[in-house]
Amino acid sequence: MPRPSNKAERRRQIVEGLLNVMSEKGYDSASIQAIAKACGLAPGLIHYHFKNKQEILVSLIKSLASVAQERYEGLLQESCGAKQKLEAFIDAALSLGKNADEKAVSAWVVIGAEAIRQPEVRSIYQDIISRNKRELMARLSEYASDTNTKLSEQQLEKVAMMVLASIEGAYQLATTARDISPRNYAAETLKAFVFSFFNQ
Amino acid sequence: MPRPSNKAERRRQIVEGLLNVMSEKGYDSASIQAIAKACGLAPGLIHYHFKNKQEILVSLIKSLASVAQERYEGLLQESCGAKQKLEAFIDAALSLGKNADEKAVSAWVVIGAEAIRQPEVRSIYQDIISRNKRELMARLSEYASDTNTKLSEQQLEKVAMMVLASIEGAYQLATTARDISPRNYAAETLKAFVFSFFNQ
Amino acid sequence: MPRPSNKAERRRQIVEGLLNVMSEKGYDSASIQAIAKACGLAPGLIHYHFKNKQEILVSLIKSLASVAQERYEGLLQESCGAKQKLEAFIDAALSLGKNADEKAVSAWVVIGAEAIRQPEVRSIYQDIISRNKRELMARLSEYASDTNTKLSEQQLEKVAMMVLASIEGAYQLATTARDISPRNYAAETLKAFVFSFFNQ
Amino acid sequence: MPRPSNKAERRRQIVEGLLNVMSEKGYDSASIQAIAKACGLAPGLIHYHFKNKQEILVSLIKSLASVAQERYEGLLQESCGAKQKLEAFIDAALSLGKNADEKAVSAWVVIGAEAIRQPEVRSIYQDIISRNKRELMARLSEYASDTNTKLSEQQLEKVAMMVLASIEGAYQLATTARDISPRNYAAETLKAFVFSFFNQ
DNA sequence: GATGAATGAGGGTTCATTCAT
DNA sequence: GATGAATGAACCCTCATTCAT
Repeated sequence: MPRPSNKAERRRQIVEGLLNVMSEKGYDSASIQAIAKACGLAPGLIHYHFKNKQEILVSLIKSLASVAQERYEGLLQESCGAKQKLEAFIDAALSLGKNADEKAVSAWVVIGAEAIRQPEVRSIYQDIISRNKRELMARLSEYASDTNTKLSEQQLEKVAMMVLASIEGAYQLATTARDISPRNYAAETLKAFVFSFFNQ
Repeated sequence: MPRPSNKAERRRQIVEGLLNVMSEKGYDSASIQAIAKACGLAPGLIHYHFKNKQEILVSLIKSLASVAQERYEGLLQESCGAKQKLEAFIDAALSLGKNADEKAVSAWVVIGAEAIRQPEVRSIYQDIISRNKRELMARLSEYASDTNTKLSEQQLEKVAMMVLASIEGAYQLATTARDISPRNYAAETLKAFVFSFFNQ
Repeated sequence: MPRPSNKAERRRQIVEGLLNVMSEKGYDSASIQAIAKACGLAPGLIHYHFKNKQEILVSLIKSLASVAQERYEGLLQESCGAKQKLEAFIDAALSLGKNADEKAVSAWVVIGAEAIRQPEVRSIYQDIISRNKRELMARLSEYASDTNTKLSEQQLEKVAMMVLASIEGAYQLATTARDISPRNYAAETLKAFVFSFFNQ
Repeated sequence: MPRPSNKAERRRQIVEGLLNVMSEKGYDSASIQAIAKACGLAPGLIHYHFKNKQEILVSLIKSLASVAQERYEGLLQESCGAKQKLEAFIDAALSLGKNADEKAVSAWVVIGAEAIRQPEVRSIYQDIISRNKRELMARLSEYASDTNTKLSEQQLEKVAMMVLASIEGAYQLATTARDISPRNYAAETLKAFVFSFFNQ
């Protein structure tokens, strides 16, 4: 009788280990040793479950994206009307609070920098941004209809991209300039920007 | 007769070397050897001019901030009125174009991630954000007066922080999601956001 | 009722797995994992049937030697007279053709190199060479009688050793210099060498 | 003033270190640590002078080939007539004696096995065999003329290849079956084979 | 000032072997 | 018998830093 497989659980543990270490020390300093320690496993075991360090990172990226997606879908279900749905998008991205979220935000900033030099990471990162952009454009388009705002596809695209940039930047400042950030400003202020843009 | 000191020039060269390497490979992969090669100096010479690798990074951060500040001051001098001055701030940050700028933007994203784990880097990073925030709040306050908009100090702060976040995020996406970004959207769209916010 | 033992079959499988991997990747790169994969067994099972990796190698060496011996004995039975029997020896060693033989030849070269550093391997390797030498000297002696060639024991030994060397070398070149080797030259040419030596 | 470059000398040292370790332990067991110890250098220094371990091996192969070539050319200059020149080829390859030669022979056997799995090694190995084959065919052709032996190009090729195989095999047996080899049999016996082949 | 050789710690990764099931 | 997870040592290689010249 073989021992019952625990690959999925182990992989989850390891990815969580990377998240914990990386959110504090960055990717390069998140050594396999450090990850192993963080999740209480033997160093050698890491490479039994993952081909290499990058594969853990890729796994983490996908996991973070999927969690974010679920949060958005959750809020979406509770939302009625174009405005609320648009709010759901921004809130899902920026109304964070819990401990785990802080780590995720920090890790996401590190991932963004890592995308500069790791082509595979960049590719996945772009896919996620792309998907978000598509979704956001749909929400904005709906809201434009609702408010009788005439916007070209190109204008919609620019607005969407700017919103995404604002979100990414809010993550950055939440991580590295928390001390000088007002409390919970991000979601509220970004929504104000967007809505005033449509109602001017 | 001693040879004329060229310390300043050498330091500039080395910092530029780090910029070039880091904007493509990140900070950890920017080895002293690689930096030396990039600026055409002998590896050993690097540590003659800088105590250690981090000192080069600190020097680069300050250099980037100072270049940005000068660009802003340049635009400011050509600007009349609160609106133009506010525009100057955003344009200085986002109306980039040249090759050197792309590298600087890329490096800045790396620096933002590096700020997560290096306290000294974080401290300098925060100082720069702080200074920018102060300056931006002044510009926003002026503009609010001009447009007879009543905004509390706290509201001003939130708007300023959101603008800074948008700028940081635009850097991020310019570096890692250039392919899916509209052309030159950032300055224009961010200004539209801000002005509609004040004119709603 | 216990399940019927299949130790012998399992061991054969594993040895064949080593043969397959080793003939392409050498001994050190033939990891237990790779062997297991090659023979479709679980990694852990390897060490149930063999104490350690070296034991598999020893088993393979003996297996290869025994196959070669059988091929020789087969040819020997069909041979009449000293000349034919001498030919049988060379043909058994060099008239190879099938796929399995190529792997065996390749593995044998690897084994020869492995004999340099593993005393136990060297010992077995020498035993095999020794046995072959004895057998070959008998064949040569017989043929010398037949052709009325007077050769001292020492001369016989040298000739035998040279023939063995030629065979080993032919294996080497068949494996690593196949592209520049004439077709099927080895058995024919070596026999020509030997017979002309006796008939000069 | 920089310290005087000693790259060439260091590289020579390291290659010699590999020769020493590899001739006793094989290639895989010749760890960078072991090589460093063998040549009295710090481990890290190895990779300062060589990009990777394979590059040291390639360097060793070329060095061994070049030493062998020089030995042959030396003997060739002292030789008159086709027979002596043919002898020079075999003697250069097989009349070895000194300590350094034993190591070289042992290392050569290891290299032959390594050629199985490392394409670059195989390529260089084949080049060397190729060159030797060409040279040997020239010598054999000359000798055939001298002795009025009619041999087709194809026959010449087969003889040459067989001689090369015999040499490679003699190396193998000299390394792993020295105990059961007659003293200094190789050069003498191989020459006897070749000359009797031409004089039958 | 300048050079590039030298050092040694630490990185990711592989692997024979063990062991709980 | 059989499984595959687990272990830890050892591998190759990179690198910031130092130092003799």
